[in-house]
Amino acid sequence: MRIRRLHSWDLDPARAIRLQEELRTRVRLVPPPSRPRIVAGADCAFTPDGKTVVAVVVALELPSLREAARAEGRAPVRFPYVPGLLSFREAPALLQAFRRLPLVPDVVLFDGQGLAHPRRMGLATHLGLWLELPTVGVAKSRLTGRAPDPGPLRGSYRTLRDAGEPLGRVLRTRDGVRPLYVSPGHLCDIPGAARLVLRTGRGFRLPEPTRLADREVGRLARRPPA
DNA sequence: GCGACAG
DNA sequence: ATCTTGTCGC
Repeated sequence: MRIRRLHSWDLDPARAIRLQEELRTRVRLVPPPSRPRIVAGADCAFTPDGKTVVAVVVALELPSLREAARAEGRAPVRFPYVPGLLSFREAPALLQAFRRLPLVPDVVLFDGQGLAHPRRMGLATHLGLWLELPTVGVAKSRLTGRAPDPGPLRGSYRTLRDAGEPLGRVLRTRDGVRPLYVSPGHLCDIPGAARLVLRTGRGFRLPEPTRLADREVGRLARRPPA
């Protein structure tokens, strides 16, 4: 798919924070498509030497959840891991994978936060602006905000908030398993984000698009380039 | 100054 | 993210 360049990724942490504060004004929290045809999932991993970021995007068809396409991207690591600035470390590789993807998804799920971020600009939100597509943040642990524990069954959830402001949901995607931190990225809202995650799940903790991307990127990172 | 801290 | 064996549970 074609992607419009929004800005440079060659920044230092201080400038990255200023950019996030500037970009947050462009985010739109609106209901995502109710009947998406193609839902993609993206994730990253690092090569054993820690010098390269490998990204994989897997696009699935709904409601069958059958694979429609997948693509890989690589980029040198040129930004440190700083909580709150994850997109500056992983986006270059992710964007290359999307440029190589032979179709345009209706929605994209990312491994990380969306709105549930200190400046409301998590990885899913930032990439949503670049892709100009509805995106959802699906994180395995908390970055910002608090919420009571959700019930023990799949589907139960509690609103994640920061000083009263709703940021997303702590959602149980499998009975008795640690919940996921789901928040809207761009062109999405809180109920829509949670609904998309539940609709693309198959009984595993992670929704299928993200789970398949995660599994594939893990193997690729430990094997020569394609 | 002391914790907290996506991947 | 990544380093790492066995082990508890269904």
